[in-house]
Amino acid sequence: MNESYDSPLVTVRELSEHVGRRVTLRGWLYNRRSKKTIHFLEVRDGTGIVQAIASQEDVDEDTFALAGRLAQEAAIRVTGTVQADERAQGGVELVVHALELIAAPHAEYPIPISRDVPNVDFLIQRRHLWLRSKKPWATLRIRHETIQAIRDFFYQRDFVCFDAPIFTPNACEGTTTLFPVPYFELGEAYLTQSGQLYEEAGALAFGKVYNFGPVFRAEKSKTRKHLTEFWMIEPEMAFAELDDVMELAEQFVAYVVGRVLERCQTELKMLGRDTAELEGCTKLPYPRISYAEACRLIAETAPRLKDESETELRDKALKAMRFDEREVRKRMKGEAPKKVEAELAAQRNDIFDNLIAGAMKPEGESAHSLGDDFGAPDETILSLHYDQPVLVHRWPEPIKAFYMKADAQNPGYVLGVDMIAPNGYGEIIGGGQREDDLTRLEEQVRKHELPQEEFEWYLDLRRFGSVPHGGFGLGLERTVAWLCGSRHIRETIPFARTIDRHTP
RNA sequence: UCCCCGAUAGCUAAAUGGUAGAGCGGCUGGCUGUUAACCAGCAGGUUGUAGGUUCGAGUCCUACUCGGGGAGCCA
Repeated sequence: MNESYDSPLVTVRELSEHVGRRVTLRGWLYNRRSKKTIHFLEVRDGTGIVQAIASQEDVDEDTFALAGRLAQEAAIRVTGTVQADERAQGGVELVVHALELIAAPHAEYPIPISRDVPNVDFLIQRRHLWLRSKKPWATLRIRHETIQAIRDFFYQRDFVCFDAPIFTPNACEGTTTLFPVPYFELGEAYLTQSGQLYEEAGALAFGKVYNFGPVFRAEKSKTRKHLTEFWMIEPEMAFAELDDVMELAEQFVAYVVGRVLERCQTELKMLGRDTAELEGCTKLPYPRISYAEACRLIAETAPRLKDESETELRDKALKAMRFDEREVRKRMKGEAPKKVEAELAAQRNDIFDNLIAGAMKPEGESAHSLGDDFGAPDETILSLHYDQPVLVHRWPEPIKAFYMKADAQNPGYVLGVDMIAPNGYGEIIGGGQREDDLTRLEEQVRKHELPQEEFEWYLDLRRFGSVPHGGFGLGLERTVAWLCGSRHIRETIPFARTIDRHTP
């Protein structure tokens, strides 16, 4: 009966190496199309999907009947001959000889096969099953390749993997909201929001280190760019200045993009990602602009969004803001075309108005002027000028973290750098050169009203062989979202944790 | 915390204040290569909840619940 055990076990991914041979696959039924004398079974096994053909001519009566009543997501074992066929997606299909049911579904499978289901809430509640669908499969495969590329990049460059603790006694930067957890007799500990301070200790011990770990932010942000739990990669180098940090950052991102392009063509295609744009991001250098220049550029660009002749700029802005014309058309169905067009124009103008209202204004014109931090609109407007990630460097001291190195050339500014991804995906990197002068760092700790005794170990790094050093943190999920062209960051992590959902 | 939008069958969705109709999925049958297969039939609805306006409410009004994405903050 069990002739399946006679043939080698292979995966869908390996099938093209076995043309003409008899093999066994284990997987799940993704879809079935049945005719009177032939059943077409789409079988997925985690590595891919292949069409298996159960023809009345090739199998016994019981097997044929079984093939005809298999339900979606039935776990099965299929034995058959691999056959090259132009009609098949992926170039090969499997002519079934034997079929075994491992587990039949207990109920109707709740996830629709259809390619795009707009109701994200329904799917995210069933994330444990949705993971089996094509889009999550492609996205999470790209996440996997991204992670491997990151590890390889740092390994090749002799960075030591140096993991920071998850439980920390206080805020690394003293600004954002933290998740408190009870910690035995010591009172409260917090889930880390960054491993950076620890990486600095590592850099002075090992030269070049990186942290790859989860971080936690208890911010009440509810947008497509935010998670409460996400993964951050934080390299740190001794004997490095701002320019070294920027160089590492762009080489790093270009390498990761290149690896995904090299190894994930299938996945990118499934997601419909425009790879030409990514190809351009493998070329260095990336544009660099100082904060002060960026402010002027933003202030100069924002009003142009009101100008209808600026079609290219306006189209890019709408794309970055994920403006979906179809949604409006759907909602307005049945209305007079003129009315629909008017509504579309109004919605577009709303987007432009919001961008302009949130953008930097020329100095003196409003509260928004040189010296403010970038808001989301500023990042979006700036990114309209580039097809590559852009590095923004030298930020005003008051809006950046206490450990940023003062810029000797520009009083009031610090040597920080952010990298902003194209297409409205926002900031994917934040970092810079660290303050290595003990006296100024002590001042900063006081100025930010941080408990100095908690930071004594950190200040020790400046007391014993302090050198120029720096690094950055890259948000993994935002990077993957950009690479995949995802609508929402929660698609880029297996089980997203957001402000109002921590299940499944 | 604030602003905007939404909720109709398991899913996707139609219905201009007047009989809640369809596609997918499910079930039954048909079909000689389908590929989001196709064809015929069957089952499946207190239109998110609670009030109100009206001869009459899925549709209009109020409140609430849940969800979406934007601001602030941030990767």
